[in-house]
Amino acid sequence: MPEGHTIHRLALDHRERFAGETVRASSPQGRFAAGAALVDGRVLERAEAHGKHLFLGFGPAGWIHIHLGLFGKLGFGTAPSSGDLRHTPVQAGFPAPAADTVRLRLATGEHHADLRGPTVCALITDAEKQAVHDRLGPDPLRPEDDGERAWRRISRSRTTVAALLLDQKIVAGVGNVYRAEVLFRRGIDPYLPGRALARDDWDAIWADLVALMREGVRHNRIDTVRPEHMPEAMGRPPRVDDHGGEVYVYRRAHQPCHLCATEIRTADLAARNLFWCPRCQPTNGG
DNA sequence: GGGGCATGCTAAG
DNA sequence: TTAGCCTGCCCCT
Repeated sequence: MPEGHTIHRLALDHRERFAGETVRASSPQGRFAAGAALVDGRVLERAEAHGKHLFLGFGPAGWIHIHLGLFGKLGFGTAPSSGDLRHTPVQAGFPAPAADTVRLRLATGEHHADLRGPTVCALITDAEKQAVHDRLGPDPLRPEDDGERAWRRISRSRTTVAALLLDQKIVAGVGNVYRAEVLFRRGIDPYLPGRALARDDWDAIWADLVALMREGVRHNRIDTVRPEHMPEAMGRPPRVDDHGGEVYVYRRAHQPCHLCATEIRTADLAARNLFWCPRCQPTNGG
């Protein structure tokens, strides 16, 4: 689930439910018990996102820093918190589901949020939070950020543009789906070295990321297919293997390109699966 | 019940 | 470049 749009959405979701509220904090799993105790009973003042990092501010007590990694999830509920029984199967004979995987639970009388499987869940200081910001590149979802700093690094780099887009020091918040999709939408060969990328193409990529990721926050889903290429518009069946919205190439290896019917290709790039259309994203003098 | 896989990242080598 | 980590889900037996 988690690319940058997910985290920004989660920051919004926390603000809606908890901002200005006194919250109870606990760690049913136990691994964040000490940290939870330090913010328990305090007011959640801020909820911020930068790239894939989420920060929950508790004033003088500091910030809870959360990174979901590949598997982490944050789920919200409205029932009064009396253990995580929401998903308990009705059938007898099944053990209660893994309440003990909840690393952090925040709760008011009305709402609760359960965090499972994060890579990072730690109580940090203002200075430590600033250090996280300092090692992240500009984020297309932060209004004050722009692509200039990223361009300076990309335009000097021999690394492929596909790898650069996933480097959080260069651009913060882009993940494997947006990477593949934005390169397709701009017709750019993923193996093009950063320093061979045209300035205009970078500007277009950045603008596209801003627009796509904003839509991602709004719908809590990654949609990258232009209206004229949607299934209904083209008379193609909607995506079935659905992890989200409609996409052009992500996880479509060996299937025909929506635009030119060429077989979508896949390859390993820096331990992640890359997808692209060799015809729509040609290698050329660029 | 087990294996593989996933929208991520880091430390070690 | 690789192993390791965190969890859930889907497929297979």
